[in-house]
Amino acid sequence: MANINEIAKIAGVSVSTVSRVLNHHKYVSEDKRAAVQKVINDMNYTPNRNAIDLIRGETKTIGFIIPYNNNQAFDQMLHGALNKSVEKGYTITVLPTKYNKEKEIEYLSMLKNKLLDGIVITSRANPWEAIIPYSQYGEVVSCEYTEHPEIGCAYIDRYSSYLEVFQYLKEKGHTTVAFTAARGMQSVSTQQTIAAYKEIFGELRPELYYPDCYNMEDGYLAGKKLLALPARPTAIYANGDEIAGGIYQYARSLHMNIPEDLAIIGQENQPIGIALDFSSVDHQLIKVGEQAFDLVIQKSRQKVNIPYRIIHRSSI
Amino acid sequence: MANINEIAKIAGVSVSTVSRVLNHHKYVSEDKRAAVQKVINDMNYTPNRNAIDLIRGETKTIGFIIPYNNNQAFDQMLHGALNKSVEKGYTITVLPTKYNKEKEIEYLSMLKNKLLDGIVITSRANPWEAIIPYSQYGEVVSCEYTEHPEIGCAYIDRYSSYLEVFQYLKEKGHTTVAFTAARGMQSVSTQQTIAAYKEIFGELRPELYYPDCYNMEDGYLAGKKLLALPARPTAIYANGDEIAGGIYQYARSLHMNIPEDLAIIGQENQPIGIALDFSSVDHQLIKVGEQAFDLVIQKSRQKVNIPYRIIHRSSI
DNA sequence: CTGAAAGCGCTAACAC
DNA sequence: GTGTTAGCGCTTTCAG
Repeated sequence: MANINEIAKIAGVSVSTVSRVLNHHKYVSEDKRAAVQKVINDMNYTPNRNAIDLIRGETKTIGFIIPYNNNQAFDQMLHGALNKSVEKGYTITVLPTKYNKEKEIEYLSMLKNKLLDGIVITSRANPWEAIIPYSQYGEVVSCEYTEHPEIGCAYIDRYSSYLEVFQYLKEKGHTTVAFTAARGMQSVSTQQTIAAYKEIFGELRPELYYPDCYNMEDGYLAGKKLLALPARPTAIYANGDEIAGGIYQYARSLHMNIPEDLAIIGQENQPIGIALDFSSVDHQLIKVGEQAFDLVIQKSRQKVNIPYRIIHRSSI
Repeated sequence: MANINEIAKIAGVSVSTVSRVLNHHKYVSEDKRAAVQKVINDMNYTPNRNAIDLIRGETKTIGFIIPYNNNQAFDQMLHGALNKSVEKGYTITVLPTKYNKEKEIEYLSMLKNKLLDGIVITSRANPWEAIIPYSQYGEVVSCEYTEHPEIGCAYIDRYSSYLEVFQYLKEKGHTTVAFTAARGMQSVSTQQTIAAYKEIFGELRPELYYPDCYNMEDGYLAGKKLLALPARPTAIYANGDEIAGGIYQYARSLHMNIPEDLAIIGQENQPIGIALDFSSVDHQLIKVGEQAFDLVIQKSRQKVNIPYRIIHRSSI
């Protein structure tokens, strides 16, 4: 394809003039502007963005780090960011890590490579210490709260959220409640859940905590394991409505009734939860994604809390 | 951040030598290679990918055009592509159009801009005539079948799929069957559905076709409309399990039983369909996304059919 | 208002 | 083996 030199030559002007009309500068005479524009149209010319990005040192593209690309929770955050991105004229690159530390660092390096202006981390594999150095090359914002001043956050107060749910369950008369989680103990969010649990119920019997739940099938397995326990739980708090759906499926295979035989509460107010009439805590993940995106492009390092809300339905 | 000149100067070599070690060329003496590498490490240097892309004329990034970013079907295709992309060392940029023609063209221009090596179009707003010119700037593959030789396809044979479902419904004794669709008549897929319907049932009463369905809520509305019809349908084929879920919800609010009072069949074998025990036709959208991605990076313009399968459950 | 020229950071002949 | 140099395609002083 043609380049700016060619356009300049054909239009009989200098490249600077072409550049000026390209960038809508003023101080270009009307006739030259028209002439250049005509050649641009005739030649069907489009400037090479790589060259522009190289000079400007910015790309108007933001990286979006997610662990898994088949999980409703991360999808929702992505949707939020995507909404904002087209609105603000940015482009989003999806970066799936599968919680692989090297991969994650590789993605962060794209800031250094000048491929990305900023990155939002929905969930991370590396310790903050490994991540923070990259914040000098571009804005990095997290969907998890952190004290580190270098990192902007659009976060959920998971501790309060879990506390409220466990309290609610307790008030409903449940004493043996189990819960599922995504990652295990290495995850801050799991630790917060456990802390909240202990705050309400005093102690946590290890069997009542079921990790590595990402989808419906995992939920089914969780149900199988949890409901076979000697002193089985009378309520389960699932880390997602699809997971709750899996638990429900297993419970139904045992002809259990919800909530009489087993209370279930899910998360994120998904269609499956609506259909099955699950109570759910909506962490407003779309808003989290939107806010995180806004923070990156504003180069803001604020800590923004996104409120959650508990939706009461018939499953408790 | 430092650039290649600086590294060269400090290491006491020329930029070409630095470039050679960067690109793992042979014919670099071991001592110089070591010296350069040391400076690179010391300076924490990373080459600027923009400059490299500018020279090479390729970016190893693929654009993924989707109409909506909150629809399970498109999400699944995206997931397939994302899987392949990390495997093949590519990066994916998500491009949501909301079926806006200008936006879509803007995205296609990214090929011309040299921002993208290729694009996969899951669903399009523009006619092929408007899209094809862009295929000279990069590979464009579609998830919808087209004869145009410039466009590779990873497609579903929707006509056969619909034919089979309608035939099945007919055999089950249904004579009044309705169906929902995403876009209206402008969509090829809707036209195929209608053709298949007429093939099996002879004629289509216009009220039996409900367009603009994308999510559960739309399904609920569809149920409301369809079940209020004078000669109401005894079976509904929904264009997605979440939509089927919405229909189910409305039917249940009327105390209807499935399948006695109303047969429902969905699409894509989603969790919600599994939980509600819906029959569903699985178009294997993840595979569609994977295959489409493979075609782009192989610069192949093949037409690849992805087989579907009908999953029989209790809702029919 | 316009053009010449100096880069942005890197690669790749082409010499030596 | 290694360095010199000419770009890749564009923006942006700096003169005029």
